Amino acid sequence: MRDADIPLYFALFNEIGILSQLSRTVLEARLPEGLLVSHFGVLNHLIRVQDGQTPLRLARAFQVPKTSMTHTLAGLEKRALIEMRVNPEDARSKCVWITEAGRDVRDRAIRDISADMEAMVGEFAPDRVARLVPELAELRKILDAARD
Amino acid sequence: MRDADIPLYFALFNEIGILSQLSRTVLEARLPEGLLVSHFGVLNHLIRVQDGQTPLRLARAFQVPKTSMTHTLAGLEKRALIEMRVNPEDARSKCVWITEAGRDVRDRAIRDISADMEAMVGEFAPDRVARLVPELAELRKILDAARD
DNA sequence: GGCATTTGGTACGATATCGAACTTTATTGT
DNA sequence: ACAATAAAGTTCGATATCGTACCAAATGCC
Repeated sequence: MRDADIPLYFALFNEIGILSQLSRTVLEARLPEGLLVSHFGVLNHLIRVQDGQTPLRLARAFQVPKTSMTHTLAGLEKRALIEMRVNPEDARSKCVWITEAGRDVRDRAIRDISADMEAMVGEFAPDRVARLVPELAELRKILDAARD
Repeated sequence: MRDADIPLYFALFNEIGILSQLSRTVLEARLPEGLLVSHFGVLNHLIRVQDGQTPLRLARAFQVPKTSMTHTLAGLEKRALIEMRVNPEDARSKCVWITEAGRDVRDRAIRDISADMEAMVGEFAPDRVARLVPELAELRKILDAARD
């Protein structure tokens, strides 16, 4: 293994950080007032993956500390976009359910953002994205496993 | 263009966000007390790219609002890791210079983090990273151009 | 040259993020 | 069964992030 390769890994995480920052800005410009990517991400996840998950599972999915997830969920609940019920299988725990209003907000956000995504297609083709996503997903798994 | 492709773009930015979050956590665990990725990123950039840049150029490089950069630079200056001087070419502006202490902190951080990077090499080979980075860089440029 | 506009940077306030400590309920070990 | 430990979530305090409004210097325009 060559030391010369290491800077490449730094460059990788540097690009990821910048892209995250940039996409956050772009996406939030399309989200309704006060809704952040963290909120949208959770709503989307609840529909794409599974309704009724626990806060901890959500925190792990997004790799954020559980206290950050508590805060994000509180924001969503205050806007009545989710409901939190006690977990019938574990009294310490909660289950997060998306509401009708939550679905509506999410669907509308998807539509609004899709316009920009479609504009991107001409410049960065779907097949490139299709090749990129699994690579990033695998990288994520490796990093996650190495985390502790 | 097919609508079926759009979810792929959402997945892409979702992965990027999660990876950013995850790498932030991993990196900050190796940085000295109180030093964040935002700080390290600037120090590293000043050495890798160029010393003496203006705050605005740095903000653009990292795609953060200029007020965020002001705050990050203030933190670095308070720790004497950078120096800010007036820009001789423009009295409104400043130039950011890294100090000896700044170089030391950056070099040590690089060394400390490199150990983890090397551990990654076995699981995610350098040639894959080498293919990934230019793709991400191009994506960044496209997104940046579309930003306004 | 002088006024309008733009540009670089900061001050301030609102909110997001997150680590440490805490509460409550589950689980484990004996 | 019960004490010890672990796990889920929240509270709290510190600080990062960022949008708005602002100041000062530069640039454009006539």
